[in-house]
Amino acid sequence: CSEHKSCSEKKHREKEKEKERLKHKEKQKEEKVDLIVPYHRVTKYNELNISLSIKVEEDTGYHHPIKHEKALKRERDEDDRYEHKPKKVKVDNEKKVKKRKQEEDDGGFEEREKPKKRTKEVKKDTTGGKKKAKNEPEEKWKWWEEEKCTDGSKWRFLEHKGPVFPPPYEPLPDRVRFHYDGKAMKLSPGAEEVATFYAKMLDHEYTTKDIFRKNFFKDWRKEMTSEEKSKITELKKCDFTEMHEYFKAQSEARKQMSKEEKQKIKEENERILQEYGYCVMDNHRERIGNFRIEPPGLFRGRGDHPKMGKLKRRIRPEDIIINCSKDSVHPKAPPGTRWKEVRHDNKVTWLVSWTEKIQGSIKYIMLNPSSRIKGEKDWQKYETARRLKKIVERIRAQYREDWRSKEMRIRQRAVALYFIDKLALRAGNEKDEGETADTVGCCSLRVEHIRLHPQMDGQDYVVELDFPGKDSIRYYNKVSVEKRVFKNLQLFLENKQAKDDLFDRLNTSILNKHLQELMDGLTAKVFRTYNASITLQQQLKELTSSDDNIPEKILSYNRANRAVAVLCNHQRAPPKTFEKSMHNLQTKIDEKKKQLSAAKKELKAAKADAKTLRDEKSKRVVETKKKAVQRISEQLMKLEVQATDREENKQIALGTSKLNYLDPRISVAWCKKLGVPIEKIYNKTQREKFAWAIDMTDEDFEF
DNA sequence: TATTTAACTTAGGAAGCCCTCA
DNA sequence: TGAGGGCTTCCTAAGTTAAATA
Repeated sequence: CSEHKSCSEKKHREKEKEKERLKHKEKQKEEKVDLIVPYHRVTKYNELNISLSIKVEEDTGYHHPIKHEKALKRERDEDDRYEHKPKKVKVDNEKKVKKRKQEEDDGGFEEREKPKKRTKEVKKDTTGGKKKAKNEPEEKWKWWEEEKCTDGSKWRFLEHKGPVFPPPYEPLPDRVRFHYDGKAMKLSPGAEEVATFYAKMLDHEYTTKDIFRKNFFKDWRKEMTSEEKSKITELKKCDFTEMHEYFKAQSEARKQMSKEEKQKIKEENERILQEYGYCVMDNHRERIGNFRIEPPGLFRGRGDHPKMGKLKRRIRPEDIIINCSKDSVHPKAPPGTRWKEVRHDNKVTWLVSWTEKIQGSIKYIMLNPSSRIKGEKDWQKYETARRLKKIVERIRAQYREDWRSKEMRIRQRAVALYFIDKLALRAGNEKDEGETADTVGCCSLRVEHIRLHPQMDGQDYVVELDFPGKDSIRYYNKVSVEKRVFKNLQLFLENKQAKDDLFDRLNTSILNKHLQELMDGLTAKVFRTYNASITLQQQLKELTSSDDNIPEKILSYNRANRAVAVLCNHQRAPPKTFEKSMHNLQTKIDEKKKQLSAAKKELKAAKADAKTLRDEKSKRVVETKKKAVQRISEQLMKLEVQATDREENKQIALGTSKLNYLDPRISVAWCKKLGVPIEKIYNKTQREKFAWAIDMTDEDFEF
């Protein structure tokens, strides 16, 4: 149809324009401008004896989703275009699935699964990995234009080379000695290896922590010979400094290597990447995310983790489960070893798994975020969040209604959901006490994490939340809530001790079951995705104008991104070099100021000369000096913005929300609409991860 | 129904690469 | 050219959720 035609023409023009832009952009210097949003200052919970007194200075306005009403604009018909509903070719009924399973078990898969040739297919590399030149982009597979399998299987063919193991332990040279109680002592290889793990961490704060030291020493002793065990009885008498120095020198030497040596290592790494870093999944060569087995070392739990310092043992082939197609060339175990198991389960996405012995959890090797299998899931996640958008007002109406329920469990569920929606809290599963750090989320909040203030700072019904969240990152927020929520919270707190659960009639399983009834696929975390994405979209609309220049537009983008990071409480520890780099920047600013005043003086003098001499030459000098003043002023302004910006971003991490919570199509549409090159927003890796969004999104996309 | 396990996503720290500037 | 520092990538811990099991 003509409409369709004009649509595709538009798309084509847009693509041409984009190509043009891209040519120029590669060389353009990326100008990074962030913005300053006030945020609640938060630190790691375990560092915060004093920080309880650090209060929010200002209401950021971002601790609740901003103006949802505005976002609830009429749905656009063409939205369907973006929906994650790939044409359903085969809707398998149960019988078919069973039959297929049977076929697979019988090896019946083989015939069907011989890789077929396709135009865009990236063929398996059989040449040992020599690839095209870096700059020559391969034709990328547009999996998002293909039909999705709907029978629950994740792949039909999977072949890979298995994991890469860390190199075996290399004993220390004899000159590097361990001292016990002032005396040099040669350790047995097993005990020595574990000692090196500790020695390498000597500069780290971990080694000052009692739990870490205690756990390490206990596990280390298990590796000692009986003779060593009887001699080495106290950690404080152990002196690892020689070993520590040795490793420092080694890493220094690595830095000092010649260009050629470094190049050689790089090439070797590239070879390993080409050999082990890719798999073939359903006719396509896909990048693996983490193909290396975790090396042995000491467990570094976050926060006050009761198991920090315990020994993470070396993983052997006998611990490894391989997952691949029956009809693929199976990965070979290293000579003289065998895998624990080789299985062919196409209902899961992992290639390799093993059980780690500290927490007893399973670790996996899976594909890279740019892969089809991850991308499809990501896309689907944002589609679920968009479905939530359509009914979120109804859900809000219902939980508000439920605040008045006769049943306590319903009230608790409704207040918890309100928190999850308004404050973007995580679900908050129960955790094993003593096995993990004491952290909480919404459903696991305790009395001690919340304080109620009928009045505070001129606001009514203020709830003060202060708890250690995921990764023991402190969540601190004061938020004014509705009266009914406040009254309910008072009720929930009645007759409870500090350590009691706030929501004693609720857990994540109950909450998610309820959510599932409200919308297919709805869980607590969907609210985080939804609120993050809708906040970005609204902020972008509010902050950007097409009249802005590119740096201004990028500034606005970063502002919007920061609003989301604040909402989601994405923090980082201030960089170690932060003070220093701020100091350096300040020095630069001071110098620039001096430069500016000197330039101004020169301009003044030149003007005076021009006045007396009244000739062309001195007039030209005035012009030059004027330009110099202007240039230096601009440079100074830039530096000052950079300084404020860096200060404000000290504790905020923008990456996590960008990578995991913000529908990339919002950003792509924004870039296209405002003529901002996508490279300003996403780096190469991010562009690879979001290739689907970059390819399919028009400027008029609405989340 | 409660608990455990498996699978997968989300997360911040650190290493190391690479760009900038003197 | 080399130091400094910012940015990217890697690493792996710590969450969520659904399915399996008791």
